[in-house]
Amino acid sequence: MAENIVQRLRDEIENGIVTNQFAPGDRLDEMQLAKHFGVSRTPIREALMQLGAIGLIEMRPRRGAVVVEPGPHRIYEMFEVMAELEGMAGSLAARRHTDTDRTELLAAHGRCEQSAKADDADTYYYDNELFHQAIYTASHSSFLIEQCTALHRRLRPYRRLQLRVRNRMKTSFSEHGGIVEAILSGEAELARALLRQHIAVQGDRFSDLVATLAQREVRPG
Amino acid sequence: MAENIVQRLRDEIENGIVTNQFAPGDRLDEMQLAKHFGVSRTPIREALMQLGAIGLIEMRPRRGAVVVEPGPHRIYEMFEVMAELEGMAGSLAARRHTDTDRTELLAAHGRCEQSAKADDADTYYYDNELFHQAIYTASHSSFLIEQCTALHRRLRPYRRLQLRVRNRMKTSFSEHGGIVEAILSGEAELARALLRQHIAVQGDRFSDLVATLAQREVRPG
DNA sequence: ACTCTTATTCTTGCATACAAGGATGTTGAC
DNA sequence: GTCAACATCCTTGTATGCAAGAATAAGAGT
Repeated sequence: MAENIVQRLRDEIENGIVTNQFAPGDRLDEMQLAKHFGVSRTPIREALMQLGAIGLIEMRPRRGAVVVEPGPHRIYEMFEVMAELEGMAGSLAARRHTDTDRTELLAAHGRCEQSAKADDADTYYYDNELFHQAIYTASHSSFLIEQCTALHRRLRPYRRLQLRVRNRMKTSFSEHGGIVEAILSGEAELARALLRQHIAVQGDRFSDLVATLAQREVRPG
Repeated sequence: MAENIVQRLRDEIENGIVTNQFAPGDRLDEMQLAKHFGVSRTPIREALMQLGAIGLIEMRPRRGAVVVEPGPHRIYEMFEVMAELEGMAGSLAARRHTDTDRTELLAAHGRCEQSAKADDADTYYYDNELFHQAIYTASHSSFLIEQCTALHRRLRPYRRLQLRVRNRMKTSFSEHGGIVEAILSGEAELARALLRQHIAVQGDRFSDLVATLAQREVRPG
């Protein structure tokens, strides 16, 4: 209970950032956070240090910590790398997946189908995360799983935006179908290519994203 | 100058880990480090938190921080991911490199040639790092550069070991030649494949690595 | 003699205190 | 009226202190 307070703080603040509760550019006041969480500044600082090391916040010397504002180009770069890592995970999953992985992947795919049919964007968003997590797991590379999970998490806010674009949800789900087939039939390179394309934010899709981001600039808060 | 002490501490400790001054499994005593660096425990702890977030050390609750011991399989996984990222960097470099990048890459390649010819493993080790850094830079993806640099750094100790294997240095340099050619002639996929293979620790090479690691187990300290 | 239990010590976890460097507001001069 | 300089305040950076849990050592019982 009085255990890893700093761990809890890190997760809470990270979550706040990822859910846009702390928007990019916001300053994270140590005393304010300390008061909010009912702890002293010390564990807050330690949590912030961790977030800074991961790259979620920027710690300007003597001037406090701010949530990083990646900028469209940088977000694009992050999606590029994510695409590559996901492709790798898919490739490995195609070669290494077990029966359990197969069951889990199909289950996750099934859940995506339901939320896609119900046109429930929020549920689909969540199920989609589980789907990708299932692929990571099936890669059986613990390090790759960690890397993918971390980056996936960092890209959360932008993926969420993307789902609002046109009928991205239906497109996304239909792409999932091909990916599942490729993985389960062991076609590593096909799985890689499909996943890479699935993630890659390029061409018109990227334009949409930038447009959406630009809109968000003029937010009330 | 007396600025970010914690930043300096982080770098110093990280360097100590990467250079095996702090060996895997070693416990990092806060008071000991504090005394050694002439500071209090607070900045030490904050530095350790950062290293923990990166994954270089493990912070066991109430039981102190220890340098992580990756284990051969995990090291293999890390090399796998590194290979993929390097391949991606090479591919992007082939498509995006500027004249400056070209000059830098050739210069780094030239330095590697000299140290390889001189059979100077230590210098080659350093020049090799610059060579790969030149490729990252030529990819013109700041995020990818950061990811590659971080992982490259984490794999330092093991790459160093690898260089001692057989005539790895000569082989490494000859592979560099093909990579340079592929990048400068814009053959993205060839560059990717060559770099991936260059990094990948597989088959006999991996056996060599494990053997070398096993030897290191019985170290004097 | 060996093991289990208990007490002591040592280290970590968190809070508080103090110093120092930016941010800000006010006042004065042009 | 505006800009600049100075003083004040506010936040961060670091040290220290105290409490609590884990490692360790000592003692008793089998």
